[in-house]
Amino acid sequence: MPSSPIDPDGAQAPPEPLAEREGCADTEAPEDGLWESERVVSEAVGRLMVLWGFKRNMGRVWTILFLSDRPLTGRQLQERLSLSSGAVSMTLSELARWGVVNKEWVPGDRRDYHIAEGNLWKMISRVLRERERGEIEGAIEAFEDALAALERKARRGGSQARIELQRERIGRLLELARLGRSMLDALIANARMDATWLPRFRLGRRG
Amino acid sequence: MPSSPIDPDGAQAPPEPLAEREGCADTEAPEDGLWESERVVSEAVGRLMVLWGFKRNMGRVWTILFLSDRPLTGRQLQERLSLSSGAVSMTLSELARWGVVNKEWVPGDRRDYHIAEGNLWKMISRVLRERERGEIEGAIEAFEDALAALERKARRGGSQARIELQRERIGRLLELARLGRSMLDALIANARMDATWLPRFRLGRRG
DNA sequence: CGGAGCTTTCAAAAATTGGTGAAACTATGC
DNA sequence: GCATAGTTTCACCAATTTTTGAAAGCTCCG
Repeated sequence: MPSSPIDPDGAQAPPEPLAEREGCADTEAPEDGLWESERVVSEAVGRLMVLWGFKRNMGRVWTILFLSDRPLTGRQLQERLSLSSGAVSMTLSELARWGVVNKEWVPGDRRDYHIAEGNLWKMISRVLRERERGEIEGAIEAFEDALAALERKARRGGSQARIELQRERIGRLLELARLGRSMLDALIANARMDATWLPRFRLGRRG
Repeated sequence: MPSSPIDPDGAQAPPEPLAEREGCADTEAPEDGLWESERVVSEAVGRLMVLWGFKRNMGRVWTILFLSDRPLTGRQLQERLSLSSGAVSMTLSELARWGVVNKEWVPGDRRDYHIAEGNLWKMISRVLRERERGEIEGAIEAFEDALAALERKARRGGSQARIELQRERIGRLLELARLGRSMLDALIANARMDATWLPRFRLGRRG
């Protein structure tokens, strides 16, 4: 019966039901219980996450879950990544807030099992929508406000040359921000429409 | 003769050659010598720069220069943004390393005058090319390395199920990263080709 | 030259961010 | 209930990043 995703008795090295045990011949870096492939990918994803403004550990934890063939407990993540219990807990709840990691509820087991969201486009479009999109929206509003402030100043008098220059340049920033917004929206719409999507990407001139 | 970009005698409030003095009727926030429009835009750009992994002050300084109708000295930036002299100097040299601010050399004036790069696409494509592009390239290589490590492990024996799962999932990450790379390349190519470019943006399915 | 006026450098301070681990808390099993 | 295994919270600590300001360095003028 598939009552439990893993065999609950072997906390440290749970026996695998169908295959031989995992640790039999680790090519390299067996010291922390991570495969070389897991180590390399989790570091790369961690760096990408930092580039995106998230914490490195969010990327690392997500990757370990994504590359695991079974749900993992907080304890297991803690060991594999050499993190404190607090860090694992906080990282997991942040990941959960972004919807990229989910808990699996196993009756009769007090541990929480965690699973990575496997749909990459779903994850990405969600981040784009909630984070990038909001940020660019805020910038657009700021630029619009600035243009309004400029008109107020123009009415009250001031350097016409400077006002005209700012009008033009803030206008360009606004135009650029709106372009960015529509690019994001296009990405998000496509990602939502078809998650397995491997697109051909094109840019064309206006008209 | 256009020997000097501004009248060098009025350090604090240089007289404008063609228009009336700027400070005559500031609508709001005259305390730091910034117009409301400048304050709002520089904050917004500063936030966007943080999102992109740069320092807030880089965005603020660039914006003030971008919205100025004449080159500015370090001193003037220092006053307008209430920064220390060191901060201004370091921020300007960072901006210069990215090629988004240039110095104007005025013989017979010991001050440096600074001008913002006004070509937004040039700036953006440069950042995409040098920063994002490199980062994603590194990730692609890491994923490829991880797949190779996985094959080594497969030959030496190990959980076939886990190896197969990782092969598939790392493969998906790799595919996604390659897609991101081609999107970046498309953006960069278009931005280079035509800097005033206001594109229509499209995504289409493969095939 | 030597002084005036700016800019740059850099060590130290301040601020921010991230991580730790023990205590508090929660959900089972007995 | 109560003990137990696991999770979350949080005050504190460590590492990193940012900012400061004073000293050193330039450049031009007289």
